[in-house]
Amino acid sequence: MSAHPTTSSGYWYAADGERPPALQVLEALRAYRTAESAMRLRTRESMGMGEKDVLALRYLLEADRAGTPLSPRDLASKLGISSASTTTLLDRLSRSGHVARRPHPTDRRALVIVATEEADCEVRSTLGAMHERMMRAARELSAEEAATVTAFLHAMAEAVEAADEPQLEERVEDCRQAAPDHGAA
Amino acid sequence: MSAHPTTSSGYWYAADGERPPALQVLEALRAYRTAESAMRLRTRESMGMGEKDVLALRYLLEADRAGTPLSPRDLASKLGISSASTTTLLDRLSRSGHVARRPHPTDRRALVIVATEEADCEVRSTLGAMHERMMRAARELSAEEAATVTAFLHAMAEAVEAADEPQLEERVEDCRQAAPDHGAA
DNA sequence: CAGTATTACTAGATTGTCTAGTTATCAGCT
DNA sequence: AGCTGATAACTAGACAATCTAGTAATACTG
Repeated sequence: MSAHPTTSSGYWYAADGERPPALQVLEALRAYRTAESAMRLRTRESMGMGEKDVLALRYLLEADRAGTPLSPRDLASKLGISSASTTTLLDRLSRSGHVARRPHPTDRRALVIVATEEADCEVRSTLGAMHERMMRAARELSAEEAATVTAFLHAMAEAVEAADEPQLEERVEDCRQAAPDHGAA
Repeated sequence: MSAHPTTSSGYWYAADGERPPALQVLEALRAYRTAESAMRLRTRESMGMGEKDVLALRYLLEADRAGTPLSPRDLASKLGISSASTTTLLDRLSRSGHVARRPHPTDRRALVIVATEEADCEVRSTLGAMHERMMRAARELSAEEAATVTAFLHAMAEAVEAADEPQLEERVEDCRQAAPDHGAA
């Protein structure tokens, strides 16, 4: 950062005490992220489940609606957990009555997981009002504003996705040389 | 949803095959969220830590920079974990050389947690390039566009934060009455 | 029809979290 | 000053969710 005094930090945008708009945007993005993860925690607690369980339920309901039901295998890969964990996750959700295991119509090894009506109600009633509020806010944007916001969010997703970085060790080494004093070690 | 045919879903915005802008915006928001959580996972794995550990490090570095160091207590409340978990978290981070426990200047019961130079380097080198990309994208917005995006993100955060809902049981009950057939049970 | 791949599950170990209780220190009251 | 209750960090023991490795049943392929 300190090597780029003309670009990102180190000066004031002073007259009216405001920070540069780009910073405000990123700050707002972070605020949203924080609010969102707090909401996730509330949801998690309100339904008495772990985070993966809630996420799994979301995927299942989505797939149900789209008419393309999921197998345990699909779920495992979407959630990024192992097949073993998926089994126990399904045990949990099944015991709590949120999902049911159905035989796959053609493959007798496989299963199809469906969310129960109760789970659908629970999720809808927990998240529905929030979705409504978000939709209302989104609809208040003009077409041009919506395009701006959409483009920005896509740019952010792209910025976050790029992953062609050197190995950790090298990067840390570079940094150590660049900043030889910090007073912490 | 199906009870509001004029507002949210159920018609086409047809001529050029596009969905309504509000939907596109929310979809972009979800895409960003997905990309971000994938990034978090990569970070987590690249540094060989749990999610809470990475988050704790972020808070610590932020606090360090702001000149307001954190106590284990502060950290526990920011992370939403217990004091006991905080102790073991600090044991982990301390053993791996990312943080150090320092005596509090005035309160001899308390500690001050500082991130080591190495942790600073590691986080900076892992997330620095990404921040740069995000900043670059944000700076490409005009002042008005930035204002639009900022306002939208604040509205979203607000939409997600509102939490004055009835108890879970009642909501589920309402829903069950409203949608008596779904074929899952 | 035989051999390999795939699906879901089981067993045992590891990890991160929690609650409850301990010790040292601080701040207020008499 | 000398108690007394509150607070900070830590310790012990238990629990929940995950992982790896391996098993049984079923599907595909030559």
